[in-house]
Amino acid sequence: MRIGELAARTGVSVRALRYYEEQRLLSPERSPGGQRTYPESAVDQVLMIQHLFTAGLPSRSIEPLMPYVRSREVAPELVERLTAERERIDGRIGDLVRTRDKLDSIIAVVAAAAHEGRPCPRPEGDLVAHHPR
Amino acid sequence: MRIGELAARTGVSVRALRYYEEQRLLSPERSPGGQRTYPESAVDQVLMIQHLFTAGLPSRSIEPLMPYVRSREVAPELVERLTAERERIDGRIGDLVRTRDKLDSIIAVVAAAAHEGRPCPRPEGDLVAHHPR
DNA sequence: CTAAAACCTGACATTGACGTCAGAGGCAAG
DNA sequence: CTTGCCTCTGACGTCAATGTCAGGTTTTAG
Repeated sequence: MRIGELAARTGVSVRALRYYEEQRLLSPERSPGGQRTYPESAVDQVLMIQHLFTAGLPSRSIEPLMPYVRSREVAPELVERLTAERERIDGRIGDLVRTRDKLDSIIAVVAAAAHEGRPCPRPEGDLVAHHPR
Repeated sequence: MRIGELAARTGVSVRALRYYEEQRLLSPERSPGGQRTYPESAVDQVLMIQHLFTAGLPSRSIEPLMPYVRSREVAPELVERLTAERERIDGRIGDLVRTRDKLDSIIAVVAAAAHEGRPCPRPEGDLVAHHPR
């Protein structure tokens, strides 16, 4: 299929698809006229790429993971790299959960104040970040 | 305290602190000579800001939340805004968890292949994103 | 065959959270 | 008063993942 169809089927812009190629995340064939030609499998690959992007991985991190998605070679360090990325994501999840919980306590205090009288109690330290460093 | 000390105590660069002021996340006083002077409480505020940044909130979203941290006024829509941000974060956590789990299945398959023989089975579709749209 | 639609390359624009540099001024110690 | 460090403003640079535009080619529909 050509680039427009792939874009339509993945919800990703044409520009983005060309960018993915530039970053060597995709390697489409070319028609005699020079137009990109993608196989069916490209749809899933693009969705996978989007998935990893939303996880905060930069294309540099995704690129070395693509050979596995495409062929079936097992590069030596592949498991390590995958695991490293997994840990990174895990860490970010932890950060987000902590931040969400912190927001929850703030919401509780503010909501209570708004519900009753106007004045809102001073933040009690706990509401403020304690970076474990 | 002056900007250098605040930077040292928070681990944030001087440039970043000036940027925060530009975004109206901080409003330090000025010494007669024009230098920024921060109260003790700025340390916690900066840590809070960092916390929200790492949660993926842009400064535009953080700015309307700062009045609560500083004074104790309860703006009318504050609870709504806080809740909206909470939901955003919650969504991102969901994304990350799904991505992590997907990575986990990939790791399992690759690790098994690497452990035994070389060739790695073809990805079984499940390993690739199925966007619920 | 022709016009429209889709595609091509190349390049500059954008957004956010800063980095970095230039040139000038403030401030404590000796 | 001078040295040296910290700070100031202003402005341009960076990085990532695109958006957008220009000018030209390929493919498709009629």
